[in-house]
Amino acid sequence: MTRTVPAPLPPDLFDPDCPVPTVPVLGGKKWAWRILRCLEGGPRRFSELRVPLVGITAKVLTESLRSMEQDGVLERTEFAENPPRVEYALTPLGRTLLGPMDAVCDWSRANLAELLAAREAFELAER
Amino acid sequence: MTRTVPAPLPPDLFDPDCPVPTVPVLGGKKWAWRILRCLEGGPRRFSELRVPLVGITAKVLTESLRSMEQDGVLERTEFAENPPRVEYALTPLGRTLLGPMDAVCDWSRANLAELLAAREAFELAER
DNA sequence: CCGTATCCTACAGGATACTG
DNA sequence: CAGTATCCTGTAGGATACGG
Repeated sequence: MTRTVPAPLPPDLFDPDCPVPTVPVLGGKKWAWRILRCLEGGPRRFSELRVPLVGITAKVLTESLRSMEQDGVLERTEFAENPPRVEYALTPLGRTLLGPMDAVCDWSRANLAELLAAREAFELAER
Repeated sequence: MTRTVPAPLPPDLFDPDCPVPTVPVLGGKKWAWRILRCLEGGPRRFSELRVPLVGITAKVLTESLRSMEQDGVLERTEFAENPPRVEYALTPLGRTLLGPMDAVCDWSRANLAELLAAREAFELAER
């Protein structure tokens, strides 16, 4: 009788048609998660978002917000005032993302030290 | 008395020195999460990984594996055989990543339809 | 205040060929 | 089998200037 080997990995383990890997909100965008976090406590204005998002340019913030709006995780509201006012708020869909996002953030906080230590050890081992 | 407004976002909401955003395993790498998933069931060989990771080149797979090894989430073991054999396996640290990863994947599965619908609605609204 | 319009750069990722 | 070595390209992201 042959020895039991682990099942080989199926070639179709990942659906090539699945658009999830390309969903920007899932990591493709540098700022998306932070923006989500900024909106956690309620709607925020464009200029308000620029404060904690240190270094972001208007162009990139606009692009990020548009992309997330397109994905339905946030909503853009323009008020017909002068000077103009625009508010961004999480949609219910966007709000459901906070849970998984927290899971990842918690992991980072809990394991950052170990990860950095691993990096150092790796560099030492290279010489 | 003034009306209560939401607290302004603090400028230091995100630590500029925090290396988490640059941690490749957290989304910066296109293939990292899939590789993690491939190793979930036990150690795998280089060529074995190439099967489900359709379209990945040897160079990119090597780079991804090295980067993840450096971060301490997987371990590379070289056997002194001929032909050569190399196995990649999750470390305990890497295994702790599976939980948060599942949370995100579950979210994707549960909300993909809604997200795609939002994209379509957005495109329609643009015209 | 809230963007848009250009231009530019860095780097992840890929194509192809070759090697211990 | 498990990679390196080159070369190349696409695009996210940034700098700067201007517009409604």
